[in-house]
Amino acid sequence: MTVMETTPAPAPAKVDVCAAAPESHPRPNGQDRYTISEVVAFTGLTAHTLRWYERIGLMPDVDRSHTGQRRYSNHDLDWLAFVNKLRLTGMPVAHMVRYAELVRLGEETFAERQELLESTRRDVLNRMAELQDTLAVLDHKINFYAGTRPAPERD
Amino acid sequence: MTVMETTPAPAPAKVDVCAAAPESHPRPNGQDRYTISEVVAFTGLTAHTLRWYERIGLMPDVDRSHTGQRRYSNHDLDWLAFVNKLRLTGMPVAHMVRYAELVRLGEETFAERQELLESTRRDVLNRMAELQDTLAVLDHKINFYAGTRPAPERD
DNA sequence: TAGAACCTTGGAGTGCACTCCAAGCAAGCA
DNA sequence: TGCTTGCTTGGAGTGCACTCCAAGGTTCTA
Repeated sequence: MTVMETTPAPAPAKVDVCAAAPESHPRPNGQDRYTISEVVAFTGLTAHTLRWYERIGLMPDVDRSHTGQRRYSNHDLDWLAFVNKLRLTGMPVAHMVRYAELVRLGEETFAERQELLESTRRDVLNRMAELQDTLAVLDHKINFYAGTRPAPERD
Repeated sequence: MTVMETTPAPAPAKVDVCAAAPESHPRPNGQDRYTISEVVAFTGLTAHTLRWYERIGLMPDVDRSHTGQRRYSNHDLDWLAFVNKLRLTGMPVAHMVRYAELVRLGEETFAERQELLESTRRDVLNRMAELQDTLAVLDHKINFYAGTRPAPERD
């Protein structure tokens, strides 16, 4: 809970969020002021969901045009791609919001972020093991069904 | 929809459901008349969920005591174990109900059952690929966080 | 034979993750 | 300048998969 003094090291802001793999962006940095409908097209999320993410604190600090419309950056796109990955693991949104909060709080939260991701990692491995298990059962049954019939389209 | 004449072949009922792997049952066949709370203990599902499965057609034909209380068989336990595996894949309950319906309809539905399971199999493989992808991202970030700190409990 | 613990039902409620709505302002084009 | 399309908000609604409730009957142990 106690916030330490900011470290004097001149680390660039990007380091804090932990740069993602070098994904290509629709537009180069500097021209990256995407409207919400562009982000919809790039991410597959709906505009509703994007606004909702912002409301619950999962998508912080989206820039605005002078009239108040959202303008997303490449950095925002990277964040959304990461969130999407977490979402696919079945991670509850509340945990993602917690992670987003930790990112906002700065470098003091590196340890907790690491723990959170490691816990997620364990969940992912468990899910993969479950799926592998299920795959075996499915294959068993599929083979059974395939074997009981005269192989419709063979040859 | 049309129901064919019952096949004269004296196939045991078990064949139709496609026997699962030889899982050990709490009690041998013949003494397998489990109460709902026993099934809760074995499966980890709640009694609410078991009754709900029955109501929606996912858990058909559970035997009853002479006073109307449910008595589950080893066969029912096998079915629940399979349903649980499907559930873990994220398969919608409506699809599982469809599969249960096909089982009820008999051997004429083998082909459709196979298709349904093959489609599920593809979903499982896709999910596993997504998870593998996510795992790479998680590892990348975890390594980043681990590298920025003085390795707390090393040595 | 009493009392506790368990089981029954239909229907209503819950939590999650969106999803939609109405009313109004903004942006781009003929 | 008008018209169409897009964007804004808070709040209400949706769909899924459970989850719980009340009121009453059943089973088991002492």
